[in-house]
Amino acid sequence: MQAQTSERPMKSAPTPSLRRMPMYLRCLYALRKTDVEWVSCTYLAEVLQKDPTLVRKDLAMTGIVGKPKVGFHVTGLVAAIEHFIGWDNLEDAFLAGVGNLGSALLGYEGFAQHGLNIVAGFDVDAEKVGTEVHGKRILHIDKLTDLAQRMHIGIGIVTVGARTAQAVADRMVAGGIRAIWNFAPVRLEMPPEIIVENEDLAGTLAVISRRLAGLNVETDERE
Amino acid sequence: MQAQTSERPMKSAPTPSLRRMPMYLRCLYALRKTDVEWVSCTYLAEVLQKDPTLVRKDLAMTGIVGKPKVGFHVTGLVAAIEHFIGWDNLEDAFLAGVGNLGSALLGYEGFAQHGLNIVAGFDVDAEKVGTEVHGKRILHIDKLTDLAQRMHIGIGIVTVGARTAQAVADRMVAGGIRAIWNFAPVRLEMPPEIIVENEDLAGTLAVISRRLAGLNVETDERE
DNA sequence: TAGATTGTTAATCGATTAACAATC
DNA sequence: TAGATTGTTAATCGATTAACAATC
Repeated sequence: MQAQTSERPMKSAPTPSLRRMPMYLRCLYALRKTDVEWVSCTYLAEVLQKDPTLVRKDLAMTGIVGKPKVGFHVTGLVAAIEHFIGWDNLEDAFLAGVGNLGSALLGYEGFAQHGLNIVAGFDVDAEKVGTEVHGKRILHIDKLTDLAQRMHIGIGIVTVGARTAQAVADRMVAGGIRAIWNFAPVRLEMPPEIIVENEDLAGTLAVISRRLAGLNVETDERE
Repeated sequence: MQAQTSERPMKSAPTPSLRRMPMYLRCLYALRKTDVEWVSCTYLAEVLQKDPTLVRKDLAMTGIVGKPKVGFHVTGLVAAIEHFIGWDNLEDAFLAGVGNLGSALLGYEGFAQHGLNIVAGFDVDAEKVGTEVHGKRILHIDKLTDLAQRMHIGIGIVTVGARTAQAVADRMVAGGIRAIWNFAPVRLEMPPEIIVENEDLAGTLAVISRRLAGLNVETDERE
């Protein structure tokens, strides 16, 4: 009872932990620009308003080991986190649906910073096909499946309307794409091995608007 | 021990439940277009791939009461959910930062559909100020605070860069805005009474990329 | 009536927080 | 050494799921 651990831990990490990783990274990038070499969980927790134990567990998940009384080496921690969330070796992506949102994402610098390379955009609109948007070529969507296969694309970003989203996602999967980042307001039916993440703007709006309405109660108290 | 309940329940609802509400609505809107008048939790649960009890609890939260064996009246349920999440009476919004993403959101039809009215966009760029983007006037950001106050704006959408996000959010709060929808990759320091929702693209990317890397393990098994 | 469905109470599960021992 | 900090085990908390009674 001790083998198998040697390389590749790769346990399934809790989603909330994964979502926090980029926050840690942002703090650490800032530290790296200064001459600070060591950082403690306590510090990160304070800056991010989290429980120190939570931070400690998150960091432990990456496999890094800290030094009591000292903390973690900033550079080492950055590398550990980036590796843990796969940002040191990220797959290429296709984006389908070059409307307002799609165009914006094609030009979003944050992606490039995090190593996400959107290789091309796809659309049905003849006006758009053949042009470039933020330096990315726009191709006809009929070419998506075949090209995805040939280029070994791993990630598909869906920014088409709700009606066409399922069909587009199907084409992506047919082309061997293994992860779908869905910005369309529909639930996609996908084979279980496909990773689907929904960017759920309507959900966030619901949270905001409910909370706002809740506040109103007190104001409305009398009358 | 029985008074006070009469009107306005307005208990604090769990965030996950709130996020699911728009999903239910989408199903219900579709049903409403057909001649289906009644719907069961069982049906909604099946379509959305959720546990039926979960759906039942979510719906109960809105205050609606169903009929055993029959279910819920579609129209009534739509109204109950929309009211519950405040979509029948949503506040106006300002958007700051008319870059790629900001412009896209100004033209996003999904918002209008859900009753979110973005009144105007704000930017520092002299080229943009005075123009219209997707039919919304773009004003100089110096006018934001004052106008927000005079127009009783409730929601501020932050689509500026990470560096200016805090300053912009501060101006919004100074103008009486009570909810901030933050698309910038920074943590905003806000007074506790302000509702802050972060649209965390980097977090989602981390989830996707970690999961993708995880899949690779099996492929890499030997070699 | 029988059976599908609602509504509610109890059990489970997972993530966060608290407590504490180990260490440089 | 003393004290800050790591790392781990136990307790808490909240959301989901299971079990079951109530009802038309």
